[in-house]
Amino acid sequence: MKRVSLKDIARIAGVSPSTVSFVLNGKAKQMRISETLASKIMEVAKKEGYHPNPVAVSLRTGKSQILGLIVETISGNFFASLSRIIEEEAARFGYKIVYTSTENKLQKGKELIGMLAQRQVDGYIITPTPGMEQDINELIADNKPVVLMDSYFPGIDVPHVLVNNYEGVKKGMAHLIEKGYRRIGFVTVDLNLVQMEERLKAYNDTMHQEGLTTENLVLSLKYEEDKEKGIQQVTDFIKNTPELEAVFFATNYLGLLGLEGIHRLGLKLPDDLAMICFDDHDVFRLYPPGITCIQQPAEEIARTALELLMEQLGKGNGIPGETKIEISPGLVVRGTTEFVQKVK
Amino acid sequence: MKRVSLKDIARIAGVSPSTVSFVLNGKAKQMRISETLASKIMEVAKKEGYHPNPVAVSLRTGKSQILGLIVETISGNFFASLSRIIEEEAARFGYKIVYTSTENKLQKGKELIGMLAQRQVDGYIITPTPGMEQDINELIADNKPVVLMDSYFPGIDVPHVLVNNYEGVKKGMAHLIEKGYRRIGFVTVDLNLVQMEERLKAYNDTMHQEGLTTENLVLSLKYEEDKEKGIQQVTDFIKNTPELEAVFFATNYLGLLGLEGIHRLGLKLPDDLAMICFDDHDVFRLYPPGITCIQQPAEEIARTALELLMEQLGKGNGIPGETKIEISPGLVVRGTTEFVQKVK
DNA sequence: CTGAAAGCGCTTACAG
DNA sequence: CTGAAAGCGCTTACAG
Repeated sequence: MKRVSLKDIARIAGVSPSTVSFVLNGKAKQMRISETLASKIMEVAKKEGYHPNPVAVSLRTGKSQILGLIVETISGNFFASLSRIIEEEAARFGYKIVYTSTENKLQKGKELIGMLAQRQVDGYIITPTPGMEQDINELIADNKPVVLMDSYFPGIDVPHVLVNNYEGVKKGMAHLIEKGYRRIGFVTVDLNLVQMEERLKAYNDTMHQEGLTTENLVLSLKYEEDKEKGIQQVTDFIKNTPELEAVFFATNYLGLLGLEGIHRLGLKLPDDLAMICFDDHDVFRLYPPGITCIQQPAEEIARTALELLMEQLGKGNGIPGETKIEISPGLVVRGTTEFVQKVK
Repeated sequence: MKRVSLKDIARIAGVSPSTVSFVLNGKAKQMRISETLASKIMEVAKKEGYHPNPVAVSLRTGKSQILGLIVETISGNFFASLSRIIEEEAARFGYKIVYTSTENKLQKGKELIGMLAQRQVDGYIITPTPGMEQDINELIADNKPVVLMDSYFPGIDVPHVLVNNYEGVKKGMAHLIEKGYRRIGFVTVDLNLVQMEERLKAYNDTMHQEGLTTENLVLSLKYEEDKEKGIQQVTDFIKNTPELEAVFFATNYLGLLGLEGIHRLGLKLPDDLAMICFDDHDVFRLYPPGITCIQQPAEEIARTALELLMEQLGKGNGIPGETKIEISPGLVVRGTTEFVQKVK
């Protein structure tokens, strides 16, 4: 059961290790090795079931053929989709993925980057959280290939791909307005990230354009707060906001908290309250009708992020110079029932 | 930005690389290196920010300090919980985890094991699917540490940990019976695995003990079938089974299909139909009342699996000889409403 | 108590 | 066209 090494193949084929290495790495003609010899070596390698030891290759070349992926949480469906696509696409370029997640801990990002650096990953795809600016700057200073996903830092010039957040919330708001909703609340999180700002701005802009007030209609939760506390705050918000007709949740996680709160209050969707949520989570498909989602095109985001990274790794085939890519979100109305016009 | 190597530390500290290596690996006194020298070396290493290159260590020692985890699907919540715990626990022993999933493809397991072998993982935690017997046998023949989780192969003598499936279904059935349900359907999947057999057996046993018929009450779906088709079959089953009062779904995934079907039929839980499901999925917490779950203690399973593996890696501290561990499941009734006694 | 040396399995200039 | 040799960064017998 001993692994066969390159040396073994060389011995069996009766040539030197270098020759085997050249052949197996497709440098046969470049090194002007005869076709006969080359194919003989290939054959021996195949017959012996030879696979190069990636650890040795990595040590020697300094390349690991591994990409580091840092997401917020592995368990979320949006990130699971992203991961799956990225893994698939990366495989086509001969790269593996190492997953890590910050698990909503603001401070954990730093360690993770360090950990991946130690593991000698060849590039990074990162969903940034506040506080990571420093580390990302270091990676760039170090000439490491980096792509940001889902968000970015305005001050840092690094390729990034994300959904068009402003457009997404605009779409959702337009939908609510069209259905006749006026008293629309907005639940967000106190995360200092561009995408959250964009979403809130789109909400405010819409409300103001429609001549509606936003006073006392915006709830901002703490990011690292525990779940139960979040549910409580959302519940109170819904209960204590007079005449509330609809709530826009700025992230999927907030939507989950909101839904739980709505259940606890015994409210019926969408008759008592309409609900709309950014970040489609696959489970929304299972919820009762009356929920609308702004769907992030996970596949496209993932694919694009990987392309941007491959570009930096010299394996790309286009998108030169581009550094910011925004993708249009979709709007999904769950179930057959559309929002019900409120009649008070 | 160049990484410092062990050699650099040796040069700076004015000693040989071997000495540095011994000190940093805690073999200072074993090698009878003076405390003064040792602490001086430690200091230099810290000051220079030295971290050993894991790739080099791995090549030299043949150990990677990486464990391979093969689950069915990374996106599922049950597996996400497992992964998280395993990662945490493994870290305490100095191990990293590489995740892979079969994504419900029966045949993919083989490739994955091969892939992990190439990456030189030091041990395996595997959620087995049919067809993996061969590969698992090879690992054992190869003396690789292996632990199975969530299921096992009766013929193969390898440590495994799983929930007590029979007990779980028994509990759930007892609950239904107690609430007055009699016409209880069972939806399972045609997977040739012990845990599915145990679950079905518990259902059958209960029904027979209660003097109830199971005729036409069991639906078995194909494992690799697509989602939509599964939903259709469950929907038909519910529609075409006269007087059906409750349905027991043997896995979480089946439960999701069932719930979707129930929505489509416009049925109300639990008034029209009661639903109970094995494998707690966190999202059930968000469903309307009337659903009951047999909850797999993911934490305990994960922790135990890792302990069993550490045992094999010589880092354990107990559980000697034990090879099969069954953990009792919990029963969770969602919401305030219990099952409603049927009155026809 | 400490150092010189071999070797893990590869790749790649360099020399023929 | 092909081989001998160095070296990636470590660990560990072995010799002092």
